[in-house]
Amino acid sequence: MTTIRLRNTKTRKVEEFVPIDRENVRMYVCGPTVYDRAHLGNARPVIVFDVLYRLLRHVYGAEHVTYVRNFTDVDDKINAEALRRQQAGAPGTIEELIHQRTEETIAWYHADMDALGALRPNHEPRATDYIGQMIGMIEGLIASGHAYARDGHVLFRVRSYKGYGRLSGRSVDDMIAGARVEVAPFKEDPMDFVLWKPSDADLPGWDSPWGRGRPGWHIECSAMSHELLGESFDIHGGGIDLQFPHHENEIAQSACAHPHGDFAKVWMHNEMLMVEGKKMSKSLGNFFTVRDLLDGNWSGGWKVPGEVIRFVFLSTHYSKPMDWTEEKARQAEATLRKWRTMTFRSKPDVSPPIEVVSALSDDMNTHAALTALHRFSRLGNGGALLAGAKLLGLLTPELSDWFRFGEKSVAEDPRIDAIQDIRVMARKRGNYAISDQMRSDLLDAGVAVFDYKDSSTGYFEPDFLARWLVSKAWAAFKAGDREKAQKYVDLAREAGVSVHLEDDGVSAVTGHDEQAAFAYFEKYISLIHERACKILQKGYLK
RNA sequence: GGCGGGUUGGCGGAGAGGUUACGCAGCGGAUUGCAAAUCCGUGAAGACCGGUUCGAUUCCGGUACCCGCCUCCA
Repeated sequence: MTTIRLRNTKTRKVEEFVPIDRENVRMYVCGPTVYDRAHLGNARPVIVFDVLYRLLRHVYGAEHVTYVRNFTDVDDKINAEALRRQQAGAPGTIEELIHQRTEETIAWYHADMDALGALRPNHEPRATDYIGQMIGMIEGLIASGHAYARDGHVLFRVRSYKGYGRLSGRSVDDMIAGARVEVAPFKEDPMDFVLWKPSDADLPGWDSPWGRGRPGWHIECSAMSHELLGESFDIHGGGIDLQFPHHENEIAQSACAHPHGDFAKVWMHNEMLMVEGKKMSKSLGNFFTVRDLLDGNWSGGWKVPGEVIRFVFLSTHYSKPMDWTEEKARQAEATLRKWRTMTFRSKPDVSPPIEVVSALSDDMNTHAALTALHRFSRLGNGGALLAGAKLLGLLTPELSDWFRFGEKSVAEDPRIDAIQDIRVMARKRGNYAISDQMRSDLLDAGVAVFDYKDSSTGYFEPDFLARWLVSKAWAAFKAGDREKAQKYVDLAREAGVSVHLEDDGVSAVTGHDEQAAFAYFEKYISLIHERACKILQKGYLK
């Protein structure tokens, strides 16, 4: 049996993972607050814990793993959005508008995360469906002296739990010292945090022993994990930014409400995502959602396949900050294209290769797993490559949409064949100048040309066209031929690629308009075809 | 101020106290009339200063710089 080792934030050590019950391995991951599209940073824990989920399923059996990821659907940002809609004239009560908003956001989330190849968890509880459990838990905390009610609020008495701060390595006194903690008249201690707060008429609320109100942020995860996974479960995951205060507060609540349970045995935190070396933020203009990337609605302009996003994420260990760059995405795409091409007719091995399983078992070393896949690729072992990739959620049929091979989007055009026939004739007779000129024209038209000893093949592919023209422009620029570089830039623009020639080179070129590419191809292929036929008719081939 | 992460070759990015990371790019070669593609091979590193050691990029201490959290945040 494979031994999985995981870094536990609680102990700061990599430990052997021993499930509480190997018949039912339980994992809880903090999910999104559903007020808007998921941004790229939201995708990191989804992908990281999806790989862990797949690994656990592989080791313990798919039916022996329970994965819970919540939706936070009660939150001030949701309320604000619903209120904004109401004020903009949308019909319905505020509750209905909130419901509408969360419903559509959850649907987006599912669509976007599906596109990244993430499996759906076994349970995706919504906070609003567990209000009763939260109230029950809060009542218990009051009864045992760990919480108190004041002015319609209920607060957790942080000083009553001596383990507070252990997860994040802080002491309560240090935190108060230099910290910006919200001081409120109803707090006994500035560190105390809200379990329940009152709602006025234009906010969603539920009846409770403390009046109409809504839960604080942290209590939902404690209530839902307890309900679905029990007092003790195996793994609790989330972003490192949740370590404090969210997870610290969760532990305090759960430990005090269920003193006989261990709550989560292993805490795992993924590091943050950066964009081109900086934190993603709206003010820096480097903020984008997963959907923006998928749809090409970002600075790169390229429709990034979900599989490419996934690959980029897996190439950095989850415990390190990960920098999203277009360069990485391009490399990932090239690698995936190569792997998909070489495994086009392969069948995956029955079980994943040991190299990949042991890499993942070593604290989820996804990068090492990818290195193993590179090796299988080099060795030409398509079966192992596919089976290993599957464990990472890569090279799966679900994520294959972007990859076109053979008949699907590659244009096989009778004119290409005709030109190639003439070229082969020319080559046989030693008319290399003619043959090579035609080849160069074909390449410029977006036809990938492959010459063999006595034959030649070629096909039109929009993506090839874009890459070819841009690489020609770069080559000319590097050779100091600005005029030629400009010519290729102009051609690329005509072919639907957004590209500019700047002082420091050819600007980032990515997405392209396929319709423009086909129109471009149509225009040039007919010219080349005409010219080729003329050469043949006039007997220039000797 | 407190807590945490990081600094590796042109770029990305791992592991290991002494032996090739790997990928991309580069270079060389095979193949080809020439390209492309493919295959084979290959140079190049460990922020800085000390210490431990026969030997450290890998362990320990310090310095510098970068980043995150401490307020909603994955």
